[in-house]
Amino acid sequence: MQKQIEKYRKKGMKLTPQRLAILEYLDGNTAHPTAEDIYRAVKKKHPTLSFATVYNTLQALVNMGEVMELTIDPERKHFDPDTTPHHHVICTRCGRIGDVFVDYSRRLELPEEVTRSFTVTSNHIDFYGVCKNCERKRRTK
Amino acid sequence: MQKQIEKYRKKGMKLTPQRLAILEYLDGNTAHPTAEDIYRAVKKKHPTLSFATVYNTLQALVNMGEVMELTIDPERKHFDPDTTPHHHVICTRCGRIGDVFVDYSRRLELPEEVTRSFTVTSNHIDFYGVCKNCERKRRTK
DNA sequence: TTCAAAAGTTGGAATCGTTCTAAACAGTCG
DNA sequence: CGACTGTTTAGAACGATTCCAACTTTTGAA
Repeated sequence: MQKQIEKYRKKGMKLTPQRLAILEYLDGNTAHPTAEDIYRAVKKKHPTLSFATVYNTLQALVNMGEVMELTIDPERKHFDPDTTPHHHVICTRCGRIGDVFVDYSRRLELPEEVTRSFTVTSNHIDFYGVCKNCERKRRTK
Repeated sequence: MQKQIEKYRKKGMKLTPQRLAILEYLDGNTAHPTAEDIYRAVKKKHPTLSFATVYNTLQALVNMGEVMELTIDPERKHFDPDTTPHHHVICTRCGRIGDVFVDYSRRLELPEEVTRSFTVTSNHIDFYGVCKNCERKRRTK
């Protein structure tokens, strides 16, 4: 966390208390929060926090490659501070998002008709299913 | 196309001229249009067409499993009348979306830490790259 | 330490895609 | 040919995100 702070300062990013709180909230966070999740959490310590600040900061972090924007949920964006390439599992019942740290690239050869019209450089997989929590609920219902 | 019409009528869906025009526009369409694309195209023949009709019809089609909603573009939804399971390639420069008709499921084993918390039933892959059109433009620029 | 430039913060307004609403309208079945 | 019921429409409403203009803060240099 401390070295992260240095990193941001070096990149010429001003470190305001709000930003530090957002960074802290995101650090190691595997919940794939939305802007609103972040806003609500950080607002507890900084009651005057505005959405604009959350979005500004997220945008800066995304531009720096420190946070990824996930286009997984049709309703809103989610953010992931883990920028190592990985995939996601989504519970179709509750929306919970989990991580899948496997590199499948080698196994994803593309047919010639695709490589003919696209030069592909990366991939992202969404796995869909039901999480154990929801499965349990369903059984007892 | 004619049998599609029968199919919809059987499912108790009223076939209005607007709907027929939307169905016709979607039939065999591989461009992954947005609601606005559809609206603009169909409005030419039905100048009074409203967005609500486009969204209503799309919703009905999605519910019937005749159209898929794609959560690929963070800005807006795209729709795909091809409901056979397949994946997509997205040009990161122009946004063009292509299809990938390969079933990779067998090759996508999940680690135990994932299967422990999710029962996964399907997957969808986004491939990212640059389409030949954009590549060409870039070279000549 | 002090200061000014540059960047960040704020609340509210604005925007954009999408959904809702209420009234007018039109397929469908008998 | 009706009537029942679902559909269309224009416009209002909505929710997520972005923009704005005024104010505040961080930072690097003196």
